[in-house]
Amino acid sequence: MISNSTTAYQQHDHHRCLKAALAQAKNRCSTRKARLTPIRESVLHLLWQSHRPLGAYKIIEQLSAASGKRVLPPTVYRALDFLLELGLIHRLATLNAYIGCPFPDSVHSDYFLLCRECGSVAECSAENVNKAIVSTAERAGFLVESQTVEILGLCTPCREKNQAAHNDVAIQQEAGE
Amino acid sequence: MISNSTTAYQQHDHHRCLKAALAQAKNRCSTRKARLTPIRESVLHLLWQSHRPLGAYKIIEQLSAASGKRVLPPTVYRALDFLLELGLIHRLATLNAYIGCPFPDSVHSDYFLLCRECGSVAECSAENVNKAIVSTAERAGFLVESQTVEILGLCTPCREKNQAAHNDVAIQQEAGE
DNA sequence: CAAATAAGTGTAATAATATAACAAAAATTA
DNA sequence: TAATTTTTGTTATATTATTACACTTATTTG
Repeated sequence: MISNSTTAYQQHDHHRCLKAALAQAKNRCSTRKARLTPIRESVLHLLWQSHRPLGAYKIIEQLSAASGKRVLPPTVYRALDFLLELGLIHRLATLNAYIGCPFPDSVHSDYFLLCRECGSVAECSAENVNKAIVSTAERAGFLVESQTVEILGLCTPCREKNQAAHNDVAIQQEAGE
Repeated sequence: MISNSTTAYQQHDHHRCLKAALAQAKNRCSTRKARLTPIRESVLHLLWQSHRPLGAYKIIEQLSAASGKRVLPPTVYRALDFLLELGLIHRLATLNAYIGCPFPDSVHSDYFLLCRECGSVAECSAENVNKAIVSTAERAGFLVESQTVEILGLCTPCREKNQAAHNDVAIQQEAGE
């Protein structure tokens, strides 16, 4: 299992994530003879601000603000298409939002863990999930070509916070008795 | 494993699917004290025309055509929300489209097999897939609450057709030699 | 190097999907 | 029957994404 769930949900040196992502992107672009133009790099950079996915129009807003001039939808969508094609980012269908891929270099059919509390998203790739999906599909006579797996739930820190809040309520109730 | 993959992709007495779906819907509504109004029933009926999902605006079109007067978006979206809430239909995030649920009565976290050739969608529920997802998520410290699993690929009939077409080309090439 | 070609960007317009807000009608409950 | 709740009608608008075409910049080719 590959996963960035520890870094995605917890305090960490995010600057390293960003740096690694940009380095991998440059690498990938040079081997593929693709051009990581300023616009494309900016979009990737914005997506790596955090581990929370960003909608296209948020990117447009932020890019407009940063550059001082109005950036229009096609500009951003083109950059997104480019980055998607190269596997440097992913689109989350359930959110209509985009997120940087933490391990573009390893071939993976991945799935996403979306925390409904903090909004952060981790990406995982687990053989057993893929196998389960492919083999079950096979039993239905279905040939799998690609998959979209998005899991909604709670990450560890958020679950612990919720638990703490719940305990506080219990203590208050006890005190009130 | 529960699945409607055989009926969904193959010739079958579809009238039975429709009848069953409507009966289950009425049942469910009466036990939940919810009202299956004409509009809601029409929408469900339209979604059960086939095993291909329908976009909201297709529904609007068809409903307008059938009723002779313009049906507006909120009307349809409200009906869809109602049916979704009751678990009688599902929304496919990757397609922005809706499809009738073939087994609303069995509790299930399901996944969908979308044939990219014929457009038909089967719904499955397989314990091993759920287990793989939940257990892998757990290893990442993640508590699963709900999941969206949409598999794109080829159903058996379409795969066979493709194969046949491929063979034809091979035969032609042989003949040309 | 210059011309030709390809790749990328700017811009306006619009498509496709979905929701908010409020009024009117119908059904249900008291 | 009156009061309340639920459903529907209607207008307007939000959100996400694409098309089409002009223009610029980079790359390739002669």
